[in-house]
Amino acid sequence: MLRLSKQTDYATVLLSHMASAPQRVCNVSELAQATHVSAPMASKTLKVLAREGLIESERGASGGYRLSRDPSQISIADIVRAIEGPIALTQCSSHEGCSLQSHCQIRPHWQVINSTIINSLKQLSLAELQGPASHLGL
Amino acid sequence: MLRLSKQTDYATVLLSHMASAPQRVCNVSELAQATHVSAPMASKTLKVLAREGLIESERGASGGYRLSRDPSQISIADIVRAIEGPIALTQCSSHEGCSLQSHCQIRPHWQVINSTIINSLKQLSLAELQGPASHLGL
DNA sequence: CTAAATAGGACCAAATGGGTACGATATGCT
DNA sequence: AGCATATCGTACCCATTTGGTCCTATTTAG
Repeated sequence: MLRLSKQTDYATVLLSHMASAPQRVCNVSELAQATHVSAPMASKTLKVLAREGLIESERGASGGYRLSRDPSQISIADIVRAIEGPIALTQCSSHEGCSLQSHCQIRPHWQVINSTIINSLKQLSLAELQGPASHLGL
Repeated sequence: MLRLSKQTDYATVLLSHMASAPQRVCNVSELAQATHVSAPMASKTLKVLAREGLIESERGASGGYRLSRDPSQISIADIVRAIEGPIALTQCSSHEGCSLQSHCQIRPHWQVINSTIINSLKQLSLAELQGPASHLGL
């Protein structure tokens, strides 16, 4: 329903907490407690974020996760893309396979809407999530 | 995946075709042929659009569907809302029920993003879908 | 009266999302 | 060396959503 998954929401909350003390290495249980995301889900989510390069992991005892870039360099769009893959409102705005292929005049319009949304998501970085929501200009 | 359903896509294509000759009453099989949406799905979709008031129906022989308003008065946001219900990116931006209730500082940010997206979708009307995609300003 | 339409469901199969579990591997500490 | 603490990868399950079909009213033109 034009909605992003809970996991994306979890990812945002987790990363937002990590951004409050970048550099620091947090383990899963700490993050789970701080964010009230269940430990298994936090773990699952962090693994994906690590695989996608938004965070870096340190294994072994006293290991954990750390942001791989400055919070200002990580946007909501990055998070969504990491968890859900390429952002594409409709099938036809991504890979081929739209069943209405050639005789569809509205595909370019979808693409415009699509990039508008992606831009909105790019505007907002983790760093800005720390402050109050005063991004009405985005 | 931040994606709208195929049915919403079908709805847009169907309505777009109807907008090319507003006032005219089209039946399902005509619309299905014109848009290459299968007749059963076209029927199912048009029923919803009629229930939601975007189009009006005439029953009986030589019946069919007709736009209930001028194409310029029907936006993509209307279509999405008709098919998928209220637009809300995350659970917490709609009804209560966000599991991270009170201690979530990023909810207001989601709401900002959410309304940005809704605005994008409101900007584009059926009438504008007829022309080329030159809505870069939206 | 009949044919052509929509209305409104029920229904089903496939995909997706949310969540859990488990074995493997890496690392710090004693 | 050995153990406790971590992440890694993946497999798995269940509930929900989606995509799609079909059938039976009901309505209306001719």
